[in-house]
Amino acid sequence: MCVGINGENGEKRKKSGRRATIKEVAARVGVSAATVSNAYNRPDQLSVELRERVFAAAKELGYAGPDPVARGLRRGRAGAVGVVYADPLSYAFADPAAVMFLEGVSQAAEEAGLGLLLVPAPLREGRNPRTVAEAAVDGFVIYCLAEDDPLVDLALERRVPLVLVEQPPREGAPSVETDDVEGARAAAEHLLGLGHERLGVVSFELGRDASGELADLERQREATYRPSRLRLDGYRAAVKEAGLSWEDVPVYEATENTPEQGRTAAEVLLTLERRPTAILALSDQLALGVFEAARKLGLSIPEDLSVVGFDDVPEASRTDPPLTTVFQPHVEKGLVAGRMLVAQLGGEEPRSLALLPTRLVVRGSTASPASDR
Amino acid sequence: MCVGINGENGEKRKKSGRRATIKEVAARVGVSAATVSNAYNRPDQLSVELRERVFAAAKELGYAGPDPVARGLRRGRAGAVGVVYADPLSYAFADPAAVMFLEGVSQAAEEAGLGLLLVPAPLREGRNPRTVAEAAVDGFVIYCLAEDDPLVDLALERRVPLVLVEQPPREGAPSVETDDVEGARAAAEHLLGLGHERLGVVSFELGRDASGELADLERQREATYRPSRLRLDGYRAAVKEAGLSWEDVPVYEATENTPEQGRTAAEVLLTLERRPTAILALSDQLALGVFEAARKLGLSIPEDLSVVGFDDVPEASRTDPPLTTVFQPHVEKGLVAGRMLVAQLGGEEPRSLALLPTRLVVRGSTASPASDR
DNA sequence: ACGATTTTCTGAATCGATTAAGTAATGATA
DNA sequence: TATCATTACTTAATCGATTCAGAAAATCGT
Repeated sequence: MCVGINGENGEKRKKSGRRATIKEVAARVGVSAATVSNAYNRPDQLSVELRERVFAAAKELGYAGPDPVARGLRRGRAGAVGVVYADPLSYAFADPAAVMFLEGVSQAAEEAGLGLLLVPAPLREGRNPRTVAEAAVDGFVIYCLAEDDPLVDLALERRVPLVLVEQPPREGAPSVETDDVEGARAAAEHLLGLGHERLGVVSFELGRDASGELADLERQREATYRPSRLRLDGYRAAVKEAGLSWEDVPVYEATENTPEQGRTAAEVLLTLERRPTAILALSDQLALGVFEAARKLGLSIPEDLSVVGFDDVPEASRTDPPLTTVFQPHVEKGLVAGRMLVAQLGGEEPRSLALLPTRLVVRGSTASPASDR
Repeated sequence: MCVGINGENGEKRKKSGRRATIKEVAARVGVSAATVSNAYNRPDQLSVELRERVFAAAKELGYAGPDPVARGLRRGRAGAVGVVYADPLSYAFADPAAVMFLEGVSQAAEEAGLGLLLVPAPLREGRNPRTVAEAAVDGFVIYCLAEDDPLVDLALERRVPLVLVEQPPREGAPSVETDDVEGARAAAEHLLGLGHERLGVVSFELGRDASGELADLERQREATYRPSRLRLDGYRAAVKEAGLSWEDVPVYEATENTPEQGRTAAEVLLTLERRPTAILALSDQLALGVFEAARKLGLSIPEDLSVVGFDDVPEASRTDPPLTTVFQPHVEKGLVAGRMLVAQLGGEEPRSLALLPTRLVVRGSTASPASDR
């Protein structure tokens, strides 16, 4: 099964024997270490002939170029940006929206020749709380943490450039936000415009201690996850403008942003005595769960129940019927966040806020309520 | 909009003024640098009282603990593992299967107190080919590269521990593989057992130069993406055992592993004169596209067309009808790969291969062909 | 052919920490 | 009281590179 490599220069190239250093290469060629360094970093500083001898010697010794860590120390840069996200990864990136965001950051990092380090936030007890302090990075993109998460302060304490995503800006740490309020308002207005008067909301976590039950007004107001609060704000504004009472709109707070939780939430909402004719979900992931619940309860979408999501992930256009949802530019958000960080690394004064637009995408999951037709 | 932090110790704590070093802290307290280092790394080496004075001074100076890069150099470890994947991220991680894999690696890294660095493989021209050489990591997990990708050799040249995923083992670089052959065989046998005699296959890339057309036997044999080759091998074995001719089974090679490409592929297969009654997709992502194509062509699943996927991603159980597919333990695969790498970092002799099982999951997207009923 | 450039390479300081080995003080033991 | 451990810290070497200020050699202009 094992396909061996036949040992071109298998001399002393052991399994993973100590790696050669710049000094050894220098000695082999008979030049100074500075020259070897120049061979890699400033080719114009030496003759082509010598440069080639250096590379030849490097190859012989199995030297694969300057050690990134040592170079990082000397240059004063780690060569990577960190993305801090709510651990575990499966929660954080189970949502395609998050993956798209990461794609944007990754692209920005690559543009700048930087690596991308994943830094899980130690949400639970017993996990290493020092990940942020010990990550070898030049700056952080902080993604989707609660506003009161101590990690933000920890990151700030490292005196390293920061970009906050979906959080209010802080001194020296600019933010990238989405126009959640408008997006949510448009979603709710759409439903209200279709004639729905009994709405229900499926929210993901409002705070770090989400419990999986209906959230009262108090709880809604105190939401520390900014997207939750802003989206609820948008819904509420539309409901009030339509002359309806927001107090009558049940808001179920799920414990995670997954279809499973969306389903649980929808099952609760749809068995309320005053059953909603339309459900607003704070994310497409949750909306997918609403579809499942509806199917299970024998409600057809959009005839018996209208559903609006949020995010416009690829799957939203593949559901049956396709999901009406609120688009936001996820990749661009990551790109902007990444570039704002890179700009700071370059010494630029950070602007304080980038606000990205949202847009309602009407598909097949919404229609006028049955009684209207 | 900007919420300022009111300057507790705003003294000389400038925007992101040069960070303090261990020396400055030492000077402030009036001890040696070694003592400060010990305060952080070996608390038993100094009195609690002094340790607290050190931390107090650190706080005053805004010293957030030892610089990870310097520490990494001194300790001879970068403190991170790299995951090399086929760039761009959106391709690599658009598939939930890949995200789950990453989740596993991340978990293994965290167990070992290591960070996780994303290292995009420079597939296209004009991208930095040195990412692998310049990444500050202690080892690599190489995910889903073609067997002939030069990057594997580049990584090997760095003389750091490696784990290959879905690739044949090499000397000193163990592999983690899935039992693709058996999984694929089971999938094909399932269809054949249902009475299907006209099969079609939707494959993702066979080699790095995928073109988006039917792949002849030659092309199939030469496949350098191992999962593609093994899965085709499994299908073929089952077809031959059933006494059918593999040459008659059209294999469409998509250019990427996305639903869009799956749809394109299926449109081609389903308009062939000898139209397949069942389609085997090499991934669930592709299978999703087959669903779309079928819907567009007015074929209903499973009555007019049976579909089997591969991977068993969460969405597979949410499609209508739910997708019959081949399960494989993605998270575990990542976990195993990560742990194998960590074991090597700890000086253990790597075992050469871990083979993970697959399992057919029969859902609603497969049935006997219409003529049989 | 001579000073002025340019090219090519070297010496040595430095980045910010860790750690083995050593010293001084204190306490315990015989 | 002399001896042996401990405790609490310091000294100094080291990790592997980069970079600036020269030095030596080669090239140039006139």
